[in-house]
Amino acid sequence: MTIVTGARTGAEPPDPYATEALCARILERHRDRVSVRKERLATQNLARIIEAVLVLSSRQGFHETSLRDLARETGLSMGGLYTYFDTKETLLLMILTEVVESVQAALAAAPPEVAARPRAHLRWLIETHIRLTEAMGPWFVFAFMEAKGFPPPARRLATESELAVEQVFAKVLETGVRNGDFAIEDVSLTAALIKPLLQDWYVKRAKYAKRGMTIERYVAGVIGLVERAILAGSDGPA
Amino acid sequence: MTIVTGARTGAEPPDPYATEALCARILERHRDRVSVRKERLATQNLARIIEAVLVLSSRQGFHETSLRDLARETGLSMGGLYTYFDTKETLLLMILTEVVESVQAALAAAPPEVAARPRAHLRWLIETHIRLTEAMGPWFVFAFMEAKGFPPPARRLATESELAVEQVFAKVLETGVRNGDFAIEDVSLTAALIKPLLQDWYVKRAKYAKRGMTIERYVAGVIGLVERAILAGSDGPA
DNA sequence: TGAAAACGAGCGAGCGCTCGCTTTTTATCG
DNA sequence: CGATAAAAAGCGAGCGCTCGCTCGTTTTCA
Repeated sequence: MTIVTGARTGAEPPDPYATEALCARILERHRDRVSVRKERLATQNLARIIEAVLVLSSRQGFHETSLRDLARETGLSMGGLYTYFDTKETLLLMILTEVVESVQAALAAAPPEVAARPRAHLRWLIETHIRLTEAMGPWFVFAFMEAKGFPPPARRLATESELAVEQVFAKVLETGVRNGDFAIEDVSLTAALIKPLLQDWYVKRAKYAKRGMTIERYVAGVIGLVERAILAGSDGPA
Repeated sequence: MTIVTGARTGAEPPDPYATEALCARILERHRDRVSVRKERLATQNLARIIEAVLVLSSRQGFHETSLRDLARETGLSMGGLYTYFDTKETLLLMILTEVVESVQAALAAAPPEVAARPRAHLRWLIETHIRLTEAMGPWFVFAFMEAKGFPPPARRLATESELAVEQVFAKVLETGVRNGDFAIEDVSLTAALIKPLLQDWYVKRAKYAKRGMTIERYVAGVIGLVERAILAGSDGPA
């Protein structure tokens, strides 16, 4: 069994959620904190660093991961690390910001023909969100698990992002209620309750893996549950 | 406005979820780790310590809460603290174990006439779980937020408890499917998805408080959503 | 007055971060 | 071209500090 990483063979489509692609965006966003000038080198090493942070943090938590651990895992030295960020906290913000931006961008990209019909739009949002968190699994786990104990600016960022996602769902539910697709008593609460259903897939990933649950069945399960709960014409609220 | 805490006036029913009552059980369970012999004193001081841990941890995380912080908050000295536990990790296990035992005990206490009917039983489980987490709010938040970065034994305890709760729900769903109350395609997945709905109430407590959401409406919202999704005879799965 | 409880300075270890130095890469020119 | 110097990148011992925890001493109280 051979695992090929990083080697591009010909005209293969570049995965926009590969660590390097994500790190290229991070680098762009935090150019002033990274003192390494060569773009390609900086991207590659940043990818090594962040991959290591995600691995070590999932094992023992971010605060319990020391920069010496990180140096050992990446093969860089203490000083070497500090040419890619100016503070341990910056490292945390790099990851968190990328997660927030990615989810925002992904959920806003619904095709017009989907966005036109609330029921299709809702299905699309649920599937897109779950598949995004699947593609960026460790990133979302990191953002979720380390959210507490964040410094206040990072915490605010996380809270605002959470709220923004909820608003996206609330808006679609609202539209669906107005055009008669959905029958919902409390739109705000329903939107709030959809979020933890989406999060459970990556938060409890190990559990689902052990049961042989696939992402397709999970997506179908969540969509099914939500739709039975809100589709108009089936039963209506008591 | 006067807030009375701890003062017992006459024949008032002792709250089984008051910090002191919980700490009395903790003390019993960890008698060998606490070197203070006087029962009443030990319970009171343990309550002060654990209350402080919950406050400080919710603000900055458990690992970032130093024993010096804890000493300042409780008014005890470093050495004084160590007569109530032998290790910082023990302190964590004390809290976690009490949470696990409480939820187990609470969910097993359904009255026979409720347990006999799946639909009533499911409602009762949802309401009981949410109300328990409300009564022991900071305890559950602590267990949930600090679960990562737990030492392996604590982590296993948390995982097993999570699974046990899910099994309780799965069993009721199963019974309901057999007697025709419920129509569910994937019982295991449905049971898994109910849990995050229950947790959201204490995990995102601040959000719900800001919106003026009450526990009654939250309980009703979750029960409503779950029932519309699984009650037989309304629509049936596609 | 003696046992129980509380105290708090001090220990070694490990933390995030720095900075003077070495190695590698790149640009320049005889 | 190969030699070479300037610039970029990488290195790691060491700084000041805080951590969890200990233990000889003092205080409290039955």
